[in-house]
Amino acid sequence: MSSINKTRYAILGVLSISQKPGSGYDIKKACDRGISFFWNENFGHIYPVLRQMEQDGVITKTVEENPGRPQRHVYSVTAKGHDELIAWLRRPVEHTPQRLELPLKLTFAKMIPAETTLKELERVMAEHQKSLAEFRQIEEQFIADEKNRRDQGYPYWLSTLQYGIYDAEFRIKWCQETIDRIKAYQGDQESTFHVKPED
Amino acid sequence: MSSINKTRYAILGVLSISQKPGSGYDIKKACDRGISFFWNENFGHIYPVLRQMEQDGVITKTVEENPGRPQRHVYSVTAKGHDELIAWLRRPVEHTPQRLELPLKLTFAKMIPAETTLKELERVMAEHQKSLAEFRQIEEQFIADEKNRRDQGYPYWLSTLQYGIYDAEFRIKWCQETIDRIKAYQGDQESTFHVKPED
DNA sequence: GACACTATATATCACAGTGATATAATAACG
DNA sequence: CGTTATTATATCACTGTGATATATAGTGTC
Repeated sequence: MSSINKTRYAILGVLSISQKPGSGYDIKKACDRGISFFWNENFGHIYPVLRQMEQDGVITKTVEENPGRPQRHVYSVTAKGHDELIAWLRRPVEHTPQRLELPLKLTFAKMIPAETTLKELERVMAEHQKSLAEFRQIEEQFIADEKNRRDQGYPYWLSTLQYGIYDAEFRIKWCQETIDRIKAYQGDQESTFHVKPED
Repeated sequence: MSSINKTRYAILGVLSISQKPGSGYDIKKACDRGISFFWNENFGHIYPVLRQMEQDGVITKTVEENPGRPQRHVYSVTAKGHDELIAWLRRPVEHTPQRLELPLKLTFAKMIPAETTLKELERVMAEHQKSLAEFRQIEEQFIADEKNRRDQGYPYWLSTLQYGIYDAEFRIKWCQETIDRIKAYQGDQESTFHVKPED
């Protein structure tokens, strides 16, 4: 096996927590709006997995007519599906191999001018700063809503938001320190090779 | 297209930076030993990609006999391959979709007992503490070696190590705060529903 | 009004990447 | 003396990504 199918559990979770049946399209929307900063799904996987899940009896399908639009294939979680979700939630998280392109590029960065790398780090840092501002705003709105504060999921959801915030913060700090380190090293190299005429 | 083939550039980078030809096995070893905390490769992808790269003329193959063992297919980077690597290094990093299982589970965690989630968070935190200790030791050894300090890659490599350290640190902090938040919320709930007999 | 873009909705395809397994010899460990 | 690790390539089933196809309705804008 390559690894277990996580899309399956994401679908079961999204359908369960919304407490109502939904289509593949609905599931994608829910992921994009609610959890996209740490979890992403796409149609290319959702649709085939939904078909497999129906075959396995973890969800059931009903078809809704949708005048002038494609039919809606609306899925509900079965008792078997609920059990499968709970069993997955109780299992330890699996280790997933990382592939971070920026550190990989830094590993080979001495092959290109430092200026190119510095510009890229500035760009990435600005992106993280933008996300950080968004996360903080989302968190503020989330805390302000009493409906959220009364939900049993409140401390868990707050932590997922906090994860995004800490992640962005550490990356910003790292980008800045990396920029400073590269510049400092450039300075060092210069002073080694070009001895300035001193007065 | 799904996304560009990163394995291709990892291979070009590893072969280029070692300044000598290498086999698929050598490339895997180099990845595992040097960059595995932010980049992972596996044979299932390396071997077919090497074949494709040879066809594209970015690497060339020579076969070494290896008595009592399979032949070694040893690859060297061509001028075309070098150009391709430099061109990739100069391009901005691509956004890659995240899939973090722990925050996903927290999103649905109200469906299982808090105790289960707390234990899992303790386990994950301990893992990160272990990695952090390792990263710090690797960094120390790296800085201590004068050969590293003299290399043009020094500031870049130091930053990749620092990335691992900051990443582990923020996750540990986040785990602890999440544990505390869940416990605090449990306390709140109890005091709401079970009014203790007061003296 | 023409044109572009967004939303609704499902489906498929090529490709990227993972992890298990097959094969097969040597070397080291206890 | 058996087990495990190392060297070395290769393949397979599967997971997951992003582009594209198809088709209609609404919304904004020049």
